[in-house]
Amino acid sequence: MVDDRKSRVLAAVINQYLESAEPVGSRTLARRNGFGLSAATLRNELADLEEWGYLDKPHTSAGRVPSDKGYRYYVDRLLVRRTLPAQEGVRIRAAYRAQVREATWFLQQTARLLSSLTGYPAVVVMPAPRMPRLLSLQLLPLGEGGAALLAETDTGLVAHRILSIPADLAPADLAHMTSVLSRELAGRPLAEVADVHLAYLERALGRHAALVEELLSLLPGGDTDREPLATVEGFDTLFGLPEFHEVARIRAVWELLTRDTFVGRLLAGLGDEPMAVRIGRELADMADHDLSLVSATLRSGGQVLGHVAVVGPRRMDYGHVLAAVEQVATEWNRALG
Amino acid sequence: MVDDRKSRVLAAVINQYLESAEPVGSRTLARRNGFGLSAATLRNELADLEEWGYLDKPHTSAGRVPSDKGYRYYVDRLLVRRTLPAQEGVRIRAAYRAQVREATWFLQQTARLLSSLTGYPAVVVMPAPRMPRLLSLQLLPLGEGGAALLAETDTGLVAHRILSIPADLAPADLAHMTSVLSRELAGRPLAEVADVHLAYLERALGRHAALVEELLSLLPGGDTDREPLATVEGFDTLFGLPEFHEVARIRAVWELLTRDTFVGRLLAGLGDEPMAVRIGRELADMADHDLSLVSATLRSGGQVLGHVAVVGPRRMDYGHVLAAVEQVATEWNRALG
DNA sequence: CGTTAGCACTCTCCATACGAGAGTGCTAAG
DNA sequence: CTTAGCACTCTCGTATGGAGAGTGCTAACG
Repeated sequence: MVDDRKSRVLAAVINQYLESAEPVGSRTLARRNGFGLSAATLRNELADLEEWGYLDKPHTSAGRVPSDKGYRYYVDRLLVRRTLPAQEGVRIRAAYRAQVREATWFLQQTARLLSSLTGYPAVVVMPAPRMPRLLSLQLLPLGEGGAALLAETDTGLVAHRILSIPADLAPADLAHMTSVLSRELAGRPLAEVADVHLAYLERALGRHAALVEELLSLLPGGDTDREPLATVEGFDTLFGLPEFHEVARIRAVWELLTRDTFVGRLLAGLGDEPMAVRIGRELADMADHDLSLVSATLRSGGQVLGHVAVVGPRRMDYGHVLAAVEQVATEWNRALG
Repeated sequence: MVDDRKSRVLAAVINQYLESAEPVGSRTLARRNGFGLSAATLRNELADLEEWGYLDKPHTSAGRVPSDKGYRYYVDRLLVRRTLPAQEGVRIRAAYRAQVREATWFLQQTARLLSSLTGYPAVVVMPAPRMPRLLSLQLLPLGEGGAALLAETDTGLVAHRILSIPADLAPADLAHMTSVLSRELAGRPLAEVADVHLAYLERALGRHAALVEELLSLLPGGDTDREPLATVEGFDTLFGLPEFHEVARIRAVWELLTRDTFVGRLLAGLGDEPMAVRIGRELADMADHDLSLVSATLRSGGQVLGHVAVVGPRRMDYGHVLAAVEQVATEWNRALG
């Protein structure tokens, strides 16, 4: 069994590996981390930890490297949950003091903040197996031939679209459309809006019915909506990391993070745990990429809205990343709660 | 002097290099491009072209590679201006048939389109030494504690911001603010809006004056505005190119493209030429990066709004890229004209 | 006189070899 | 159980030696 001393050895190996990014040998381990144990004794301990699957050896005569299982044990049982440095807490709170409530802006700022706190790429996703409900919907006239479509949802965020409309559509027509659409659609999940049977609307709106159909397809989740509520920021942080010294690896991660389906799977895989850590092959999509993911769930009321996550190499400072992700999610939930 | 035959040789070298990305030798050149000349004769021609600076030699016994000057000559005098494949023209026109007139969305779609047409990263910038004028400004109430700020400019695009406001601010107050702000600010260049002396506004708006100041800072170009009108899309196209097989080069380009100041300089360097090509060291910022840039100017009326550009390795298919950039700029200008 | 064939020379690239360095596993002594 | 010592293994950097491709030059040719 993993006794106390072996735990300390494992922790020491991981900590050193987090810093150096290079296989940890018994000699240097003994020197830097004077357990009062010699290198030879540590060799025995390391051999045991390897046999049990907590450590790997890149090749026969290299040092040891943590395995998925090793990191998992470390995260679950050895990690001392530090609290975030005061200064970083202040940054997070300051970020959510802003008054802007635009969906895309909000996601982007959050991802940017988290990436800059952790030094890894950050992802914020708000997709929708269970879509937010539409609270209100407004169609507002702008100058010559323009209109704004504003959709307020129960997520606390507002989606919007600005478009041009036929010149012969008077402000009064817009107002009429707004009231019909509001009456008909308010309270429905956004995902259903596209499927609403439009027969009634078509009769009520006469020759502008076609326009309505186009409008609805512009709402988030609609057919024409090209801007899924998912943001990745801080991709460039990867450039500096030794595990991404080959273009092929960087490219693979880029493709992973920008692939549409990744977002959906991410959500499915994470469920509604408040905080989740996925290491290496634990997350199917990331197998072979040597990536880890630390995420938190965004909620409003009882409902899961999405996730905020940090994606990085398996060799990441889980303590700090966990604290940062948790704190950001907490502030988000508070700001929109 | 560069006679007709030397021109043909230069063109052949460049064309072959565009395909192979590898130094072109006299032997293969003679084989593929039967000028009716032997390799030995071509060697003489190549030696002349090199001496005059149109070609470079990576090392003594490699083939020849076009220099900046060589590409320049090719672009200015040898390039046959092909017209864009019909299919691509259709894609471009289709893209601008959409009715959306949101500034950020518009820029993003344009960059994405251009990148996918050319296979290189595309940049769209609409910064502002000479900022667009504010046509109208509206402050609209949303459900509970929310408001939308819409600013329509004479660029044909609409900038917007959604934010939360104090609960005690009634719709009537918003309407009042809208009318005061509109009267005061309409017709002014956006860049000046932040500097407008607010004394009058403060008196007119009483206790909500502070809010106004915050609002104005959210307008594009304002202090708090974090979303400069500049978009880069298609960065991942670089991953496949042989000139970017080292992470360091990719990183350098990433930093160039995302650096704030790049956008401003880009504009300054391009002036108002309808179309511009900058090769390698011709553009100071891109020295040492072996990059080229093909750009077109976006205008509305007589005014320069910004630029749309493709950034890629010097070894790019200038003919096709030029055609694509030109066509996209033309359609943009038509769509918003 | 321009063009071409031939040839010696140069430079890169790749595969191989080899020693240095770091680490391991095992054995035997404390 | 812990530790020192030792033989062994594997990587990595450097050196070495063709093979391949291309050049420049010279001399012959139409």
